Amino acid sequence: MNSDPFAAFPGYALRRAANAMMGELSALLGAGELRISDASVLILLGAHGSLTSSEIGRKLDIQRANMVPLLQRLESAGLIARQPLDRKSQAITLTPAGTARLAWVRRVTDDFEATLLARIPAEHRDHLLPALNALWQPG
Amino acid sequence: MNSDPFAAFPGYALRRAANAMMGELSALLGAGELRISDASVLILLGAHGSLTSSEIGRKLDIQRANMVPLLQRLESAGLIARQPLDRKSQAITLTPAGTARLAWVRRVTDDFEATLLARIPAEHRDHLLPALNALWQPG
DNA sequence: TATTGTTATACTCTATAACTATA
DNA sequence: TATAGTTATAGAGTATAACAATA
Repeated sequence: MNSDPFAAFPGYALRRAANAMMGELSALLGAGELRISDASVLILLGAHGSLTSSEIGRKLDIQRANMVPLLQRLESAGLIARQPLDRKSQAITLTPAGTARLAWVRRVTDDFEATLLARIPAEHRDHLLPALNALWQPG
Repeated sequence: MNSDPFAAFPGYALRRAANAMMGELSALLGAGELRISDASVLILLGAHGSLTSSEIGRKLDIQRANMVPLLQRLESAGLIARQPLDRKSQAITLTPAGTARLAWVRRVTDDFEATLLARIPAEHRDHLLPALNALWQPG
């Protein structure tokens, strides 16, 4: 009759922490009419300048098919533009409005990142990122 | 043109690590015809003996309405039983089959937990759980 | 009045299969 | 042959509103 059978299970804590974090971040980004995946795409485009839909999907682990409504949303909002690379692929880039929104996203996410880390006791803080990365990154 | 703009963002690593973990655990539990939330309910009932649907929902952060199909699934599988506490509430308990399935769940999750921890470099390993708990637990 | 269990509903995220057009 | 972009669809998780019955 243990009162918390999940206390020592890192998988459960990982799920709860991720859900809590995503809920908070969704609410913050919602003020800019963006979802978390939208913001991820803006950040990625800001870092790479120009990418195709398939390239974005591979980097963010989003299926090709699921990129379609995501990019339509960003395009309808005027945040990205598409230009043909050949008759098959398109280069996706940030518009000026997209660049401005990305600056806002960076302010929000940098602040949120600091908030998250501040919640962690100092002696554990620097271990979180390398521990998490070991759980999902290739190699 | 940084090639990985998410490298230092714990929120992103948290999401990716949680998704990877849930995908693996879902596959493992799927061999026993269980979802992650199903297994969580079995573990909780194993620890508390008897709980109402609302109590389970509060402990696992699942809405009352979403408990309905979850418990129907477990009941149809013969893993739980309901007995009236009064004319409003029901006590939910594990059946013998549910207790047996819970033993299997514990073997799977204990092994998976060890697998997860083994992936983390030793110097970071013991910091993951307290760091994650600080991110979502009240207080 | 507050709570329990329930129904109905909707939105998001994710996954797969299939199609065309092109590399 | 493999890949890019797309359409359609389905499963799963999650959220809210509303209801009847009971504490």
